[in-house]
Amino acid sequence: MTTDADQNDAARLAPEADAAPLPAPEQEPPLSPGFTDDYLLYLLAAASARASAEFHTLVAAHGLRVPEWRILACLASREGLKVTELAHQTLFDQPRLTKTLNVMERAGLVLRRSDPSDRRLALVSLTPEGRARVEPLLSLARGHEAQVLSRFPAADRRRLKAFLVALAR
Amino acid sequence: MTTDADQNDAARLAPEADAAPLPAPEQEPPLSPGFTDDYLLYLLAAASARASAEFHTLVAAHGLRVPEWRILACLASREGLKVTELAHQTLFDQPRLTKTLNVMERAGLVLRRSDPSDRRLALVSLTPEGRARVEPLLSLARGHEAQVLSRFPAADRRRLKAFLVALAR
DNA sequence: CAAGAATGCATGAAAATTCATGAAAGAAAA
DNA sequence: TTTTCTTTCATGAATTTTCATGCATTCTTG
Repeated sequence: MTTDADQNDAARLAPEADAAPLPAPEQEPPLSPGFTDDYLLYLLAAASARASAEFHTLVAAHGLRVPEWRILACLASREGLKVTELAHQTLFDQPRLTKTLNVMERAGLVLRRSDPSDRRLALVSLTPEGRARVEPLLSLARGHEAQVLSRFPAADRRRLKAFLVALAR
Repeated sequence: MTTDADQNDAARLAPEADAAPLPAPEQEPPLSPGFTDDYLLYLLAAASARASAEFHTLVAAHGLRVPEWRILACLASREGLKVTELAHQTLFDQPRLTKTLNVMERAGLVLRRSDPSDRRLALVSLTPEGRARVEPLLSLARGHEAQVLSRFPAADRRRLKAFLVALAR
């Protein structure tokens, strides 16, 4: 269903140091504590990858690839971005963005126009077609987000997002 | 310095709906609220990418590529993982992991041995060389993590990690 | 104004990644 | 036990991504 990362699940959540004299009836899961299990950067990557995987299936179902979705979603609120700005926003490096934009421009989703006041700049915007394609996904994204956040009490939702903003500097 | 994603920074943190009758003295940053600025999956991706970028320079400085670091870090605590398990842990899909393991095996960092009780399984472990290469990075990783987390009060650190674990399911 | 430096984006070749599929081993069914 | 199904990992071809660099434009400075 999802992209990947949802295969085995076996045992997880090994208890801390429980009772010492336990005869350990099962020898199957040797699960050690694991460096990564408590390492912030890993937890971030895992949370991002796993939480996004669900939504990415919706993106694919709408005929878009994930990088395209990201670009369209950024442009939906901020039109006329410079390529460099958009690259920063989308977390892509510039050559990658340029090449993805080429494809999307050919597909009629985005539009590049050169800034008359500085002809080095290429300002990127959505075409009507691009907007039409991204709009339904924006709704789905909000719905999916609400669903994911529904696991947390409202106060925690704000706190969580604040953490993430702080981590992104 | 870092991999990417540290270019312009201009303004960020647009205030919510502040005062309506603001004459908006500056017209420079047209920064709209921005869908992505409050979208959980984007905040996760951005936090992960930006926070990791710093550390990734250390990885590169130690002659490892990021995927290799991730694999070694997972194996550091959990030896003898099946390829599929390791793929799940590292958030890579299986073919990608297999190919990266090929390179790392040739480089003498990891070792694949086939499980005698089920010869389909390839159990992956660190070689002494692999362990020697990853160990200093594990220390650096802990240090870097501590530095990142130092921005937050101790109670929040636990809460943040708990959030992330919950998000990763 | 004419270098020279800097900035913004594009591009090409090499490398990595993806997707579908292959092959080997084990499990289940007949 | 022989088929058939399933699981696990590897692989190949096509696509993407990366890294360094090129080209055009603007900015700086003498």
